[in-house]
Amino acid sequence: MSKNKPLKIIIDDRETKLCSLFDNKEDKILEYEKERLNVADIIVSNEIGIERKEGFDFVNSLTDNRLFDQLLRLKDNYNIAILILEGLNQNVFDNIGVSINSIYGALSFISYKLHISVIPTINLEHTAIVIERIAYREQIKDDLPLMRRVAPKALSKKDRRSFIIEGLVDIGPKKAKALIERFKTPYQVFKAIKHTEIVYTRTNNPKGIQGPLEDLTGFGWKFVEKNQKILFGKKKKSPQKKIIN
Amino acid sequence: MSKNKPLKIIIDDRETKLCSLFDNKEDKILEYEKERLNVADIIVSNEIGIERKEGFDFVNSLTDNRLFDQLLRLKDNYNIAILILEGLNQNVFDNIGVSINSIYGALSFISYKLHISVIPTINLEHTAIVIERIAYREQIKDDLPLMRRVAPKALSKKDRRSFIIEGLVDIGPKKAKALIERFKTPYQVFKAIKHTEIVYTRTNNPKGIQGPLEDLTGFGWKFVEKNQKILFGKKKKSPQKKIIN
DNA sequence: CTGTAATCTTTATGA
DNA sequence: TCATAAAGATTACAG
Repeated sequence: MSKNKPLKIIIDDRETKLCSLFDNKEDKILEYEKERLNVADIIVSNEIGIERKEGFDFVNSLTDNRLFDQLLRLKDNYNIAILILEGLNQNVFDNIGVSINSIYGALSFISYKLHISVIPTINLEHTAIVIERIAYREQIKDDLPLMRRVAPKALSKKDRRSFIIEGLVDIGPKKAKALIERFKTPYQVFKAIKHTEIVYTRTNNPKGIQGPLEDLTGFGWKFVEKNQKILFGKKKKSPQKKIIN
Repeated sequence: MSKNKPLKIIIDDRETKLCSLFDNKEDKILEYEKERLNVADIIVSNEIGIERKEGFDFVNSLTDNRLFDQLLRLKDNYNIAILILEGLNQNVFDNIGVSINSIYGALSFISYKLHISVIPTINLEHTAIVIERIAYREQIKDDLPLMRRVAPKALSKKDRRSFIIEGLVDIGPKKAKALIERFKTPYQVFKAIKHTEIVYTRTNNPKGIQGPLEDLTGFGWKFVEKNQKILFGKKKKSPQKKIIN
């Protein structure tokens, strides 16, 4: 069907099993180049980056945050990000410290929310076939050249702003979003925290807050105290400072 | 865990095995409605249509054009089309009249060209879990905008300050540390960035920086420009502002 | 990612 | 008004 022009791909040099499999293949319809890759395991074109994960490794990489780090970077660097999930069988689910819900939750999220193309295979040989089919489609059928590509930065400005704010203590995505929506920029957020004061009862017990943050819900005196200490190095409190009745 | 509001989905009435599985489940966190569906097997929302295919059926439907017909119609009718591929194991590849290449070629095509989200499972129970997870995310957890970074276990105050600073663009641990050492608190760092100005050549090209950051190494006009935009929402530059020769 | 524990804010209640 | 308790929401952490 095809020309005898060989398909060319780049494989990360740590993928030794995959490399030796290609070495031992009879048909030399695919040539690979070993290289230390930072963001993908296999590169098929400048548009397509492939991550290969064995089932067991997929599950384990959920625990540390390796999995999403890798996949998000893959997505940032290639228009088409593909995850080849190899050997997802019963063994993968046995004797592991991760719930089935977590595994399939992650898999669903990756596939239909992150828009990373998941392709399951049952073993390494089949993985090689998938890679070959993709290379064939891209390089012969669609005639795209193989080139390295430079990393475009990926986080949107709004996301990055929330990202900075999440460095604060006792803050997660929810509160971070609320703060940016209200104050627009991180600097304004910090200024708002700076200018918020803790109000005390007559007996010097913390009661609430007063200032820019007071009309937002979810931010109390504990939050203000902790973060003022981190952000500005503020001392505990000036005794008998603000008294309300 | 979550709300006790039950998740609601619609299942095609011909999916008898799936229905009875849900009937027999202990937890009633998911309610389904039987209905004769034309284009999908399971509907989770107006946006999401799911097609469920057992491995053997998947392979067989390659020969006639049933599979692609179904999937294309699924894609036409739902913004998000999901294919749950159930039980793709070795048995599927034995004694069938379709080459492995064809199977994986089709699977790759569906996944990364057709942009249909493929989610593999190993059996019907796991398929049910996937459906449940998707319904859960769509109907309850729908409002999570961005992924969050995880802060290391226990952070000293100084480390936490560096961690906040690392949210800036073009900055890593080393520069973050340098900034904190010099300016002590994140707020002082942000103020320093705010008060640093970019100096331009006669021809209005950025040349360097002037202000609190100028005597630190590793911080140039690119850094200042990018982060002023992120932190304060500053505009590009006022033309003909500062000229040096 | 999920599920559970810990923490914080806010509302309710009684002194 | 203040203090405490209960309820609701969010974050932290482990798996």
